[in-house]
Formats: sequence, C-alpha cells, structure tokens
Amino acid sequence: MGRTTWFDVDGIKRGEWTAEEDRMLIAYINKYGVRDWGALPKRAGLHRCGKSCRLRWLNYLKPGIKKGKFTPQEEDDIIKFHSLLGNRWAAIAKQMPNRTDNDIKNHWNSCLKKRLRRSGIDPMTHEPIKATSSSTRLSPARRHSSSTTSFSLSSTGSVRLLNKLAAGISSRKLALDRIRTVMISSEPREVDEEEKTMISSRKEEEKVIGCFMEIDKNLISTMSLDELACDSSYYYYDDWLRGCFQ
DNA sequence: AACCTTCGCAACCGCAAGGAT
DNA sequence: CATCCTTGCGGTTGCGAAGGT
Repeated sequence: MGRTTWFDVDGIKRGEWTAEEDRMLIAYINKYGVRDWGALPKRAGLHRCGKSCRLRWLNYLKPGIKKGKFTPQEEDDIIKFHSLLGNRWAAIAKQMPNRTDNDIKNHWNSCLKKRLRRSGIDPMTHEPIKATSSSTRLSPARRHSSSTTSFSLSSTGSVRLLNKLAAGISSRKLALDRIRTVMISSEPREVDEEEKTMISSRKEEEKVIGCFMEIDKNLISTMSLDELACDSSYYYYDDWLRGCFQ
C-alpha cells in the first residue's frame, strides 16, 4: 500500500518509501542522531526532502512506535481525550505512549468518528445528536471547532498559540488530576510502580505545575477574555481564567 | 467475475511558531 | 526589528486491500 513514486521538479523523490531508504535513514539517525532535517537527506544519501524524512522517522521508523490495531482501551482513551482536547492530535498523542499523532488522527477520522455517529453521538460535541441544536453553552470540542473556523483573533494571540497554551495546561491538569486521584483513593488496593513514583514526587510535581500555571496566567493576562473564549480548551478553566482578570 | 464502495493508512501540503541571523 | 529558516502540527489526499452487490 502507498503512493506511487514520482520526482518533483528539483529531482526530489516523493511517494512510497522503499526498504532500502528506510534502512539508510535508520542507519544515519542511529549514527548521528536527529538534527537538522534540512541537511539530513543529503548526508544520509537520500534523494528526499527533509520534511519527508522527518515524517517517515516520526510516524513509522522511530523505535517504540506501536503499530497495528487499537485496543478497546486505547479507543476509549482517544474518545476521552478528544472530548477534552478537540482535534489536538499531538496533545492526545502525548497522553498515549507509543502511538503517533498521525495514527490517532487516522483512526479517529476513519473509524471512531463514524462509530460515534452511528451510536447517536456527535463526534465534535460528544453529546447525543439532536435534530435541532440550541444549546446555550457549547461543549469544549464544539467551541474549539467553531473557533478555528469562524473566529479571527487580534494581534495579541492566534488560535495556534491558544491551542498550544491550552494543550499545555490540559496536559498539566490531567497530570495533576491523576496525582489527586491516586492521593484521594481511600480504598486499599495494589499500587503499581508508576503510581508509587507519582506519589513520591507529587509535591515537586505540584510545585512545577504551579509554576507553569503561573507562567500561563501571565501570558494569558495579556489577552482579552473574549479572545480566550474563542478557544474551547479554556472551557474547563473558566473560573480560573476569570480570576486572571480580576 | 466484474464493478463499485468503503476502509485503513502512509504521505503530502500549507501554515504558524520560534529560533537564528 | 525584520527576514529567513527549521520544525511541528492539523487537514487532506492517494491508493491498495477488503468487502459488498
């Protein structure tokens, strides 16, 4: 499976990668590491553009990448994270070790989206599909969707900047929530190694998260609340954000 | 068997952010 | 400060495989 091979006007090869090209790219990166994608193809003896090499490495060749079918647990996670983060595939991928953003995005677009729709759930809002929607308060994903298509931001910020900021906050909040979940769990149960590490470092982590929140707060305070409201990711932080403007 | 549709996924494209100069 | 370059991201496309008629 793949695209047909062709050459652009500069003689740069496009389309499907061969096993030999893969081998050359892996050998080069194993020897010299990943740096300067622009110069890498020439140095590695590949007639490809740097962008193509980067994509091939990150989405396919990089060690530890999990390929193949998504487990039901992974699918649940994607749906859960999508409801929180919207189409921020890179941010979702960060929450799912060994899966690439491209893989997650493909699986969402080709499978999960349709499955949700079939079961009567709007994949954008994650709410039951209604004949006419007159919701007064849109869900995060819905608000995010509209923000990217119909809002224009002033010079103080851009959708991309907000998304980046929001993704950072989201991931840190998730980490904090995880710590709290572990901490407030009153049921005596088996604690795995990962959780032990989390518990032992919780104070430092909360401190670090606090610092990040402070940085975000300072950045956000330079924008208007209306601008921030354009982005769904702040939906969950309404109270916190309003505090920034008091 | 032939044709059509849908699925799965690798790869491409355009754009924005951020660093270097 | 302006411009250029590199990197990263999200949307989209192309194409073989699989399934349906």
